[in-house]
Amino acid sequence: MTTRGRGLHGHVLETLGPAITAGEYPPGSVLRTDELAQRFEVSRSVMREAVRVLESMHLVESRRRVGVTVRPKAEWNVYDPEVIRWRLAGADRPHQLRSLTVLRSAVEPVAAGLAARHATAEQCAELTECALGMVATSRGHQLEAYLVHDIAFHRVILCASGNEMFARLGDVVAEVLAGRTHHEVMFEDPDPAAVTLHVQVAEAVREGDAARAEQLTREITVGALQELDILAP
Amino acid sequence: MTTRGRGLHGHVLETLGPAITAGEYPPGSVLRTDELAQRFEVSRSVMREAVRVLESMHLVESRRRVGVTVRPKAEWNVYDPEVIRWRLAGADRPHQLRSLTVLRSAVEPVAAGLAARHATAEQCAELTECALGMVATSRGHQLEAYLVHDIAFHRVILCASGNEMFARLGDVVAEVLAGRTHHEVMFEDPDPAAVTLHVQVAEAVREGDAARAEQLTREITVGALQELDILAP
DNA sequence: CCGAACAAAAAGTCAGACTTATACGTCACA
DNA sequence: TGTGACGTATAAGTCTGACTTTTTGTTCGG
Repeated sequence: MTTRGRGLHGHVLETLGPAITAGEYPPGSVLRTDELAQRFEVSRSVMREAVRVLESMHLVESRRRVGVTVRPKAEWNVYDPEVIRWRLAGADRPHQLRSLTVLRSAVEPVAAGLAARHATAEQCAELTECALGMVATSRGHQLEAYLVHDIAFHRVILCASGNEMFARLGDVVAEVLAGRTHHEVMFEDPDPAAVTLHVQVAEAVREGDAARAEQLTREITVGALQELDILAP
Repeated sequence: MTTRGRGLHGHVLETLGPAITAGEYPPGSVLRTDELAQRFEVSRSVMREAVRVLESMHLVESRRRVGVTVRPKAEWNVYDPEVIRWRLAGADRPHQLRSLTVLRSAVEPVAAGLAARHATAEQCAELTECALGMVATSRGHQLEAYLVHDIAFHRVILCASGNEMFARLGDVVAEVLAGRTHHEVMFEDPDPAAVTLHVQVAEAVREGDAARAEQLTREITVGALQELDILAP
């Protein structure tokens, strides 16, 4: 089904984007607009719009007389949510998941520290609610319900940090957490220690204890990293 | 002059993008493709390509029967290099610079720690070279030359971390450092303590001392944050 | 062996006609 | 007066075909 309602060019993107990010067309590969238009059975105008979008993501480069060439992975806009989604849906999902988890481990502790300074009363309340929700669903194979609260918790932290760059990572973190629950191991209930840490982070933020919030969040992310190391040491 | 060689739609973007990110069109504003095409004296096809790109950056949303509506700031793809460039060139440059510096303070220490583990011999050599270059140009109003080495240094650290998400922040850090030198205060020579820290980070990475590399880099970024706090407490 | 002119290829641009979805106003009916 | 169905105007979406421009690679003359 994917994302529909974005017109024909959206449909083309949903096919071409994942194909490119999956490495189906190695860097340097040359595509031709007319040929692609034929393949996808769309007009050249529609195809051109799709190529423009891929170009803005730095996935390809369009040059006269040569065609649309695929750029090397190192130049891709890897922070583009679409690109992240495509890569997570593709073959190097594990690799992408690791990269994002490392990013989390860098960003979230600092975000938590800032949240302790800037969080509004409402945000503190939300945070506590999320933490309690996590506790309530942490046992008895309620993984989906737990995940919802977990995602909400981290989203609130990132938003409450007051930094727009951090706030926009909410979707990324959500993807990582969802990915861990759905596709990686996670047969059993969440680690009780992790649940406790979340509760304590909520406390620290509420009390405005930045250093403690940061340290506790660091422990959470260390745990997330360790999970990955167990999977692929 | 800007970025030329990207065709007409690129020219449109260079005008519309900065206008939108500068808040010239408040969220919810409605633009019409035909009207814009007339204003920029381009065909509708070209205008549509530009709109598609803005749409992929989540700056606008195009809906039938309504037009092209500007999305709220909170939904923008603030990690898109173009968006960052536009915002840095605009009115809320100070705000953007703060956000990015905070991001740096979260990412760079972790990146340095990883670099200490993963850096190749060649990367270590580059790092040392950069640090020496910084020392050599740290006195006598050679700000531009110093900046070049400073940027190169941080770029190597981010790349050597081995994390693609970190590596892609090289351009962002370059912008921040360049912005600080060019538009903010920086009449006098760089802080000698900061220069020393860079040399020590290079050492720590070379020796594979992750904890020390991380800690020293943290001190560098704390310094960068303090600079901003002095400017706007 | 090298440089300049030339030809071909592919993207880029434009104009116009047509299609489609949908917000909004209208009107009948409860 | 409120509510729902219906019709219409609007702006985006799509397609097509012709034309322009840039660039690569080849060929020819020095």
